[in-house]
Formats: sequence, structure tokens, C-alpha cells
Amino acid sequence: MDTLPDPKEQLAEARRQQILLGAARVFAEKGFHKATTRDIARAAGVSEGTIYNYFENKRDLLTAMVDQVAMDSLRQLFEAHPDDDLRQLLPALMHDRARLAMEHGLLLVPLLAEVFADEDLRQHLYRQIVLPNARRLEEYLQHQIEAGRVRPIDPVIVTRALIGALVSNMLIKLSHLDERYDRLSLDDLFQQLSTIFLDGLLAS
Amino acid sequence: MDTLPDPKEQLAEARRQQILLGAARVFAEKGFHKATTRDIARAAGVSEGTIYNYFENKRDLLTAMVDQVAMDSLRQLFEAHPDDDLRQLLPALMHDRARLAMEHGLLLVPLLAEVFADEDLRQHLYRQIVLPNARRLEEYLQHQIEAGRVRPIDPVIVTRALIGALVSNMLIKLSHLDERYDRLSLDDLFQQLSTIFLDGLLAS
Amino acid sequence: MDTLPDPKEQLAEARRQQILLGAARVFAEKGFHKATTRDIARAAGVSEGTIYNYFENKRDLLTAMVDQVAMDSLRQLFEAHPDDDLRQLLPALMHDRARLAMEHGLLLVPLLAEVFADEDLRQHLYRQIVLPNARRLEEYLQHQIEAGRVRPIDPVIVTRALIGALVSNMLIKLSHLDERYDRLSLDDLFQQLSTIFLDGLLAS
Amino acid sequence: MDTLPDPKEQLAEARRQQILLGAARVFAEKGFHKATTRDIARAAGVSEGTIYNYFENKRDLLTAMVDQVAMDSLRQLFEAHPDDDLRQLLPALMHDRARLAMEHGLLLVPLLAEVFADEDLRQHLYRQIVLPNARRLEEYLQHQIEAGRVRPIDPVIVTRALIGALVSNMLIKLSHLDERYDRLSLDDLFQQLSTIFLDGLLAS
DNA sequence: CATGAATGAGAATTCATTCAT
DNA sequence: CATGAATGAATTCTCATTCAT
Repeated sequence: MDTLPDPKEQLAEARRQQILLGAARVFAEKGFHKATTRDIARAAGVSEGTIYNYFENKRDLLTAMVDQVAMDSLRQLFEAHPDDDLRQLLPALMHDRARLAMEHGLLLVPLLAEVFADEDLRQHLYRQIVLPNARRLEEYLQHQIEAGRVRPIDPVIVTRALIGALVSNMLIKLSHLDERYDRLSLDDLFQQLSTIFLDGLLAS
Repeated sequence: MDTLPDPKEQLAEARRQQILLGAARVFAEKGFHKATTRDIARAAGVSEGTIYNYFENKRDLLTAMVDQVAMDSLRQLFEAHPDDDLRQLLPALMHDRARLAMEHGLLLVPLLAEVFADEDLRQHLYRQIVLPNARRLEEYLQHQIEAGRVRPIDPVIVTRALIGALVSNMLIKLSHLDERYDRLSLDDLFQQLSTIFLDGLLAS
Repeated sequence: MDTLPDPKEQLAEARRQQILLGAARVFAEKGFHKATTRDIARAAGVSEGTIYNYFENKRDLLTAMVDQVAMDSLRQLFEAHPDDDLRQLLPALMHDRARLAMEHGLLLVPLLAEVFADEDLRQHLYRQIVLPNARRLEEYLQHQIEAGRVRPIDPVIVTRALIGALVSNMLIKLSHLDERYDRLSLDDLFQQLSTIFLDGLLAS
Repeated sequence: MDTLPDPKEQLAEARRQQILLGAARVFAEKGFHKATTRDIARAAGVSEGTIYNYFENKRDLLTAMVDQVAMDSLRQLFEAHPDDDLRQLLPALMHDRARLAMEHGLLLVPLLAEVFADEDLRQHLYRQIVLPNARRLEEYLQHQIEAGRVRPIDPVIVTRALIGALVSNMLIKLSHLDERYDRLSLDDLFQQLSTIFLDGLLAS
């Protein structure tokens, strides 16, 4: 229904994906700057020139990746858990985002690197990925607050706090920066994070 | 007791700082990769060659900066708030880390960029800065848990969650990524973050 | 009599002209080197590949243009002014060559550029265009000298002097290099150039 | 008197000349576009990087050459022949310009090529070289016209006609485009050109 | 130690040309 | 013949690092 599968366009899209995948692999291994277009071409199984038939320049590969990840939004999640309370939603949400992180593998790390290094890319990522997804959670929280089921805390801050808490823990786990995380299952991690955010630290 | 102020060494140390400061300024403005040694030399008021009398290479400037930041540890904070409960400690801790971020200004952003891009630097930063500071909080939390004042939640996870929540919010605020943060004082931000972590989201 | 209009060949010739025209337009606008085959294909309304069905390579387009211009020779002019004396012939000749320049527009400039840059092309142009046309004037001058109506000056030198004088003035006028030429009609220009060559500078 | 010979600056100027000379040699041999920076570096006996310490980019080498040639102006000539009439001045002037052409050798040809190809360079050359030199001759002619020794013909046109006549003949001779020029001495060439411009073609 | 000119490896990008469809 | 995606050689320019002065 979206687009008729014009065979030509389909082929082009496949090529795009092929190149993007190759680039992702090389970026994940060497980081953006140390990845040469030669590396990328080789990894994607095309010639260097072909890359430029599908992307403006090397940086454009990054931007395209951001948009790629952005496609995979939270919409389905919220539709699948319409009226759940936070106790069910929060772990599910973490699982979903974690699944995304695992799918895109360590590509996330070099992507983040460039996001920090590049003002424009940072804005691009924030607007394309963070904001649209965050907004759903914000709205959900707002409803819960109005229903009296959640403390009156700024949903914007909560959302970013959640993202930060999740990302930092995932990063440490995936990068094997701290061996204590190697003995910790993702389920346990999400469970504990959920508890923190739901019930707070203080013993009641 | 540490080092007698050998006048020669003092001069050298001053020079080091001078270069580091210049580098920090340029990194903050252009990011690590777009900062040329020429820029740095100019900003520091020395010649390019002189940089290499004090630092191995350009990347070493980054490493040195990490160590610089690391010096400024949490030690004093915990000594100043020995027996405080979390309600006092948490906002103070955030203020302290935020002060650090403001002091080093947006240098943090390019620093983070390279931290993500560079495996070794990532480990270096984690071990030199994150771990030592985190450990103090972990220990503190452990004591509080044992004393029954805090829920039995893994202090390691809590600590990283706190760091992530704080860093993500600060980053958005300092980078002006989201205009809603422009109307939010740091005090309010810290207050809300503290509440989230202390009391949780759920209405009691 | 030359070639029977074989409909197939006619179509091919039309295509050739179509491509050549597109190339001329692009060359005139961007110069030879900055004109890409893609530009040319687009301007000619064909695909890049098609260009290579009609021309060996990009440079061949230039050579073909030279020959194109060469077709338009002075023959008719001399046939139309058989017995005129130099006083009539010279301005007519300048007009004719100027008309040619205007017709081919500023294509001449990038063409000249490559002529200077490319030894082979330079010879090609000299032999295909300059020599055949110049020879007619040389012969005419030779007759006039033998008839005592023109000073005994080397017709070869005179001819090149005339060409140079005409081309340099036209170039400055067409390229708007000198605003004083903007207030000068072509007629006046040719009149003055003719006077110089006919009567010389010295007051008699 | 112009500049105190600062030894450092002198060295730098020598380097500049060294690079310019190398570039001139390569340009003369291969033309501007086919000359690689590698070629130029090798010909100049420096590394590629060094070129860029003295010139903005490859094209800047051309611009610098234009200015170099421009230095060598007609001033001395007019000062040496203050009150001469055209009969002496014209051949002297041609000799002088021809000497210049010989000195800079066939560098002129690739220079001209780029002048035709590059709008900006064309203006640069016209203003830096042609205009200043032409103006002296124009003024001289104006005086002679007012004194009644030269016909009242636009000095601007005459000057460009002279330049064109000289350049075209020289180019053919130096490029060996026409074997008839191989049997013609420069002196004879200049003598005939002078006669044409002074006395005109028509037998008196 | 300070200097900054010289170095040259390295990399992104372009584009004429080919060729399978 | 027409197409245009794929190719990859070729080239300019940058910049971290060295080292003679």
C-alpha cells in the first residue's frame, strides 16, 4: 500500500541496504573516522564509486543509519500495551529498546561517537529518534499523572532520565567495560532499573 | 608532601597546563578531529613543536584531559557529607557533578565523542573517572542498604543509572537540544531527578 | 550527389548533431573540463552511454566541433566578392568571421582553451580551420601584390596578423573584459580595423 | 630600498620561486590539467605538502605566474625610447614582448589555455598584464594622434590589434604549427608586422 | 627547550568509460 | 541502438609529526 514495488527502485533500495550494512559493519569495527571508504566498499561488496551513487558522502552514511534506526519506532509497543500500567510497560519498553540495540549491534557506539562530535548530527538524531519516541512516553506519563497513578513529576525529565539510565547501563554491559555486568542478565538489569524508577530507592 | 615545588618542574607543569587549556578550548569549539595541532598551538600560544615536548601526540592531549578531570574527584563531597542521608546527598552530588561539567564547559562533549570512538580511551575514562567516583557512591549505598534505609537494589546499577540520567539531561540542557530545558533551572532539574530516584514514580 | 539521404544514416546524423549541440551548450557554460559527460547527456537529452555510440570519447566531441566550424568556410565569401578590392573585401570578411563567432557563441572560448592546452587539437584546428581559410586570403593577397595593388608583404604574416587582430578584439568584446568595448559597435570596430590594415597608422 | 632583506623572508621567497619554476616547467610540458601536484613537487625538488605552504592550491600557482610575468612591464621600454617615433618604437616593442615570451618559454601556452578556460583568471590576466602595458601604448598613440603624426584611429583598438597580431604570429612560430615560419627570422617577422601597421597594405 | 618549515602518507571524492540488460 | 548502474583509477589537499637550527 505504501509504494508499489517498482522493480528498479527495489533493486536500488536493496543496494542501499547492502552498502549501509557494509558501512555499519566497518563503523562498528573501526569507528567512523578510521573507516575508509575503501573499507566500506569492500565490506559492502561494491566499488568505492558505487557508494557515491547512493549516498552524498561518507557522513551521509551515518545520517542514513540514524534514519534507519528511527524507522523502528515505539509505535507498536504502545499499541500493544495500551492500558497497561507502568509496572508492565517499563520492563517491556526497556526490552524493546534493548532489542533494538542488540539488533543494530555495536553500531550504536560509533554512531553515538559521531553524534557527540557533530552538532548537526546530534540535532538530527535528537529530532529524528529521541523526540518522536520520547513524546509517546511523555504523553503516557502525563495521562498517568493526571489519573493520579504517577507522581506529578515533569514527564520530559523522567523520560530523559530513563533513556540515560538505560543507555549508560547498556553501554557498559555491551562494551564489557565492567566485568560485574558480565554476570548480570538483561532481565535482571531491566527488572532492577524498573524497580528504581517505579518505587524509588528509599525503603518504604 | 607530594612534590617539592622544584622551580624547573613547576615551569614545565605550567607549560603543560597552558597547552592543555589551549587544546581544551579548541576541542570544545571544533571537536577533536577538526582541531588541528596548528589551532591548538595558536590557542595555547606556543609553537606546534612545543606541544610534542610535553605530549606524545594529539590523542595524548585527550588522555591527559581525562586525568585532569579525574583529579577533581568526589572525595571532598563525601567527606563533607559524611552521615547525611540520601535526601541531602543526592542533590548535592548532582550539583557537584554539574559544577564540574560547567567548569569544563562543553569540553565534555568532544571528550565524550572520542570516548565513544576510541575503545582504549573509553576504558581509560571508565577506569580513571567513572569507577573511582562511582565506587564511593556504591559503598555509600551498600551501607544504606545494610542499614535498611535503602531498598536492596544493586548499587552498581543504581549508580550507573544515576550517572546516565544526570548526563543525558545535562547534555540536552547544555547543547540546547530541547527548548523546554531552556526554561528549566538546574536546581529544579536536580530536585526532580532526586525525587524520581528517591521516591520513584508511582504515587504512594 | 555527396550522399544519398539514407534514412538510417540521416537519423544517426541527427543524433550526432543533437549530442554535439548539447555538448556545445555545456562546454560554453562550464568549459571543457568542468563539463561532465553526465551534463552533456542531460543537455542533449540522451543517456551517457549513447554518447559513446557516436563519439570515441569526450575529447572527440571537441574535435568534431572543430570540424563542424570548419565546414562553414570562406568559400562563399570569396565567390561572392570575386574582383572586389581590399577596401570592400576586408570589412566583409571580418563581418563574415564575426557572424561565425556569434553563431557559435561563446563556445569558441572553451574551444580555444582546449586548443591551447592540447597540442594535437591545436594542430587539428590549425590545419582544419585556419589553414584552409587563410589560404584563400593568402592567394588573394598574392594576386593583389602581383597586380601592384598591395605592398609586397608576406601574405602569410598578414593573414595571421589579421586573424590575431580580429580575434583578440572580438574576444575582449564578447567576454566583456573591457567596458570601453561595450560602447563600440561591431561595425565601427571592423571599420577601424580595416583602416589600420589598409592605410596603416602613419598620417600621410 | 623596497624591502629590507629579512633573511627569513628571503628564504621563503626563494622557495616560492623554486616551486613556481618547477610548476612552470611541468605546466609547459604537460599543460595545467595533466600536471599533477606530484609532478610539480618533484620538478621543484620539494614535497607535495611544501607546495601548500606557499600556495593556496594548484590554481594559485597559475595566478602567481601571471603576476610574475606582470612584473616585467613595459615601463623601461618607454623610458628608453621617450621621443622616438613609431618607426623605431614598434619593432623595439615587439622585440621586447618577444623576449618576454621566449624567457617564459612555452609556459605562455598553458597559461593562455587556462586563461581561456577560466573566467576569473581571464579577468585577472587582462587587468594585471594586458591593461597596464596596453595603457602605455594607448597613451603614446594618443599623443602621436594629437600631434598629427598618427591617423585618428581608436588607440584602444589599435593596441589590441597589435597584441593579437603579434601573439598569433608568435604562437604559430613557437608552436611550429606552420613550417613556413621555420624559415622566417624573428627580425623579419617584426619588420613586416611593423610595416603593415605603420604603412598599411595598400600600395601608395 | 622552542621553533615552524618540511614532510608524505593517507583519504574522500569525481567522472570518463564500459557493458549487461 | 539506448540505457544508466557500476567501476576504480586518479588526484588534490590536509595535517600530525619530525628535526635542524
